[in-house]
Amino acid sequence: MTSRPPRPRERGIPEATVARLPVYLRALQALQDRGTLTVSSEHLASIAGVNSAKLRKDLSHLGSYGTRGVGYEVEYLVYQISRELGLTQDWSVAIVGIGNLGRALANYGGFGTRGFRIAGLLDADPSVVGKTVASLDVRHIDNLEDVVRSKGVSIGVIATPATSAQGVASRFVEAGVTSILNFAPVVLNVPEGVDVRKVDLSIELQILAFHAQRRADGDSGRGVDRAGLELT
Amino acid sequence: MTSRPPRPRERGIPEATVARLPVYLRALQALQDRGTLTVSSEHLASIAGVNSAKLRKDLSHLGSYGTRGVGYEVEYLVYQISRELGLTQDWSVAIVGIGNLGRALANYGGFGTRGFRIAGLLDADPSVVGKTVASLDVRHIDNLEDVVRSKGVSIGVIATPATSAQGVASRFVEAGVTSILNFAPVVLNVPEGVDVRKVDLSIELQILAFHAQRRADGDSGRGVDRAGLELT
DNA sequence: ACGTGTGAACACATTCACAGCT
DNA sequence: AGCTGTGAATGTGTTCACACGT
Repeated sequence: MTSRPPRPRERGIPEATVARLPVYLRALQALQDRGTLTVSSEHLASIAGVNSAKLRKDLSHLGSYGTRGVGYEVEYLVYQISRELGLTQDWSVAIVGIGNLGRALANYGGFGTRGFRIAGLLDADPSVVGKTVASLDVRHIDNLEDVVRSKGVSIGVIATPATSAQGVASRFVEAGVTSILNFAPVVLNVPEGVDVRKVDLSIELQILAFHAQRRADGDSGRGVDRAGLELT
Repeated sequence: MTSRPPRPRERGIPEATVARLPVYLRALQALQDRGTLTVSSEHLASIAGVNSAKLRKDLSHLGSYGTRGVGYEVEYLVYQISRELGLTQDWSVAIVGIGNLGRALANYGGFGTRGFRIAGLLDADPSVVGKTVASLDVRHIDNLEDVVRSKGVSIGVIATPATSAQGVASRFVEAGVTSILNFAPVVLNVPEGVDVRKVDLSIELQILAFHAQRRADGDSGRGVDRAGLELT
């Protein structure tokens, strides 16, 4: 708590590590809520669902924030990971497509952990425009550029049908948004320098189906009576 | 169209490849809808947003389904990938948690591409139970085991709040479900042999924020006036 | 001539195992 | 004694570049 080795890590955290930092952060916040002050890599790893060597290697990319023989100070590590992920500043998010999914996203309490603020909700459907969702009123898609510029939107969320997604993405990019989260089942075409992440229900189901089929292949005929292996 | 080398690939398709097969499949179906009969790796790759070497390597894991000097027959490849992913059979899906997200999932037209059938919707909230969503009536969570067994559910989708997710997962597992798609922001604990995939909004946003911050670090001070690089 | 299929080179990620600090 | 931090070993994924079949 008093000794803080100022360690400005050397740029370049592996992608795989970045993808796990939010998981560690959530686990640490749960520990913090329970009043835990320090945690070992072994313990934190088990909460986060990874093995401890991986956890230590991941954290080592941020700097040397643990104490040998002791573990990591929870509060300090929460702060370091938050800072690394850019959560110490606020990010404005605009959501386009206020169907069931858009509403679900808008109502997603606390919007993850702090750090994200919903700056606007947009839709093309006149019967949705004007409605209030999550105490914001839904504006017409024509206002996309206005909203992006006036509210300083840096992350665009696309929750439209597949057919509209590319158009929305292009408008986001044109308006200066360089981070896009796409829920529509299409591959988006964006210029170099724009970061797109996708979330795709049907892809996830298909991957599950693939593995389920594999498991069934090995089995007797069908059935899958139970699995529940216990040991190890 | 006449010559079909019966090639029963040798088990063990890399995970990274499996995760891309659904993307190829969707691209191929789009081509099929437009009446395209054959496609080169170069063309298909550009639609799918990957490079052609990767595409060819991926497809080579399924067998030798292309023709040198020509390309791939669209219809045949659609069939082979579908079969590999297990989409030639139907999978029953149960969705637990019929809030905005659950409704969005239930209404997700065609449920991806064919191959998935919604067998049941479940919720704990008495004010939701009994309602009709996507022409199915929502049943009380107490019926989970009944639904799983009577409808032969093999994929469980969890769209509940974080606090209920582990309980639902355990009940799914106990009832014999070995594939779970989890939308709740928690790490699920399941026995060996159960396949869990997670979809997590706040993790995705945090990853985007990390990269956005990186980009901003290099820039002048803040602003991010525009990005839109054009060349290459 | 053309585009697939693939070995070989490279890049990235995970795991092991232990030296070194507390 | 205990637990981090990390080189070295291993495993997985991507890209290159070209031989080979059509």
